[in-house]
Amino acid sequence: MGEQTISRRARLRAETTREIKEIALRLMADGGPDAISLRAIAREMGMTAGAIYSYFPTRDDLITTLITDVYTELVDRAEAARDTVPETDPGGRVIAWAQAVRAWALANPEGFRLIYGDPVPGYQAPEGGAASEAEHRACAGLTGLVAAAWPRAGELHDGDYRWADFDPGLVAQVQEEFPGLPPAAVALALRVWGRMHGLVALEIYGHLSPLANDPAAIYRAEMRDLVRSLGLEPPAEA
Amino acid sequence: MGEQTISRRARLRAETTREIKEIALRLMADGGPDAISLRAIAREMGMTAGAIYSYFPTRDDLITTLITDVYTELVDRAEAARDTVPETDPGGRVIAWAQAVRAWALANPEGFRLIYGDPVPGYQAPEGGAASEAEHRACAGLTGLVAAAWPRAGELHDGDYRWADFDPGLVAQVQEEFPGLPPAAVALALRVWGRMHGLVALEIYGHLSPLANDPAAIYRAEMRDLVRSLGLEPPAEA
DNA sequence: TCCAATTACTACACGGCGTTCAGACTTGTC
DNA sequence: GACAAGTCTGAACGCCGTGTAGTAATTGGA
Repeated sequence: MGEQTISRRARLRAETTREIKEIALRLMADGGPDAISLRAIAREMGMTAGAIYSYFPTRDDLITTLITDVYTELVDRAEAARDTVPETDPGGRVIAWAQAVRAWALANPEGFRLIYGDPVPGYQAPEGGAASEAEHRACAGLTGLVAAAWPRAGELHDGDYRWADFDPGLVAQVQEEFPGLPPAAVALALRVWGRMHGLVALEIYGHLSPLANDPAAIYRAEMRDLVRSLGLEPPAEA
Repeated sequence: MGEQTISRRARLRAETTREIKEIALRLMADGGPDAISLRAIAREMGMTAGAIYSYFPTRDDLITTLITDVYTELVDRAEAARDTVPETDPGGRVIAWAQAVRAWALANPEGFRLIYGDPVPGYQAPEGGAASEAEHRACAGLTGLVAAAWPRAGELHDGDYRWADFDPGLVAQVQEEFPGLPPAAVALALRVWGRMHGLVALEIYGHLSPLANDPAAIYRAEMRDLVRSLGLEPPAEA
């Protein structure tokens, strides 16, 4: 055994925890977010529902963990997509981010609902939001996209903002990553966020598709306009 | 009796139906959308849960009815707000519509979730959407706002669209109300819809407020920019 | 090596939910 | 007055999250 004494128990525990989350995500993908029931998960694992309480103190904690995992995956995708475009093409990086978000949402609609909707019957997010770290990463990423368009983007949008208008944690992160950037850039980043979110949310929740049979084209047009409104050049193709 | 024979029964039925919906809305406002349970409604009415099945064939039908009512109210508000601004100020009409939507959403967050989110545990919207009529009215209203900015707005936004790209019912309504308007205007209206929806959705679902303590200012800036992107002048004040 | 503590789990119970069904009671129609 | 339709009760079924008592296994320390 030796230094492996922490092993058997801890390893099994980690493995079981992973399996619970994996099954929960599969159930969610199959039957919607409200198919995540402790009893269903336990059934799939050949356990009783009560056993899950050894791993998560309550169902909401499980959901919160899932949200964190899923949100982190989404942000990873967005960052990765952005980084496939060179920094010499800031407009292309915005488009890449936006398209990655939509593509992920369409591929994982239940995940999108989990993050941005009412995930599950009586779920109450913990204070500070369910996945504040991932959310901060997302906002920082968007602020970075705006920062790459600065100061031209700032000239195109008025508004009077102070650092105190925003979450201190986010402010600290932004000030460290992008020194010299004014608070108005954060406000603009949040607006960009909203603009990317709107059409995707409408589409995922089934409001857009019945009305327009090519939501991708509408989203593409909107994102290209967004890029232009930042004073950037949208990429030539697509 | 006479021609009133249809009365007693029918009147009671209508009254009970109204009461069910009213209590459901109150429960939703108090405890969130998932507080709408047939048992809770029946409890408040001094009835058994099964009795409700005389009025709605299933819980989802009740929810669908609620969505229709609530959505209709929202559209009424938006149209009314728009019409407080003269047609000589098309930019002001856009702003009025946008602010009415956000104000209504903040005053009725559960209603907003009911319309645009996962309303309730296992709710499945009927085909064609839960409140397609209200949704068509909303889109027609937005198309009207865009139409008032035409053809200047069209010059600012490229894109190649055909009538076949959109829902036939909506197309018919638009072609009748705004003859001569090209299909690109509908695409732009849907983009406007998404742009209005995004920030409000983020705010209602608690993603924006933790990060920015003045969401109203951000929304206002975004809507003013939206008006400008339509080639219109945003109103001077506020 | 054996003991005590921790952990993982089962079995059962509680109250909540939507839904169904048989029966009772009321209302309207011939 | 008879018969049908509508309205409601009460009990049941099978879901759900959660708590609790008890059992079996694993672990760390004496």
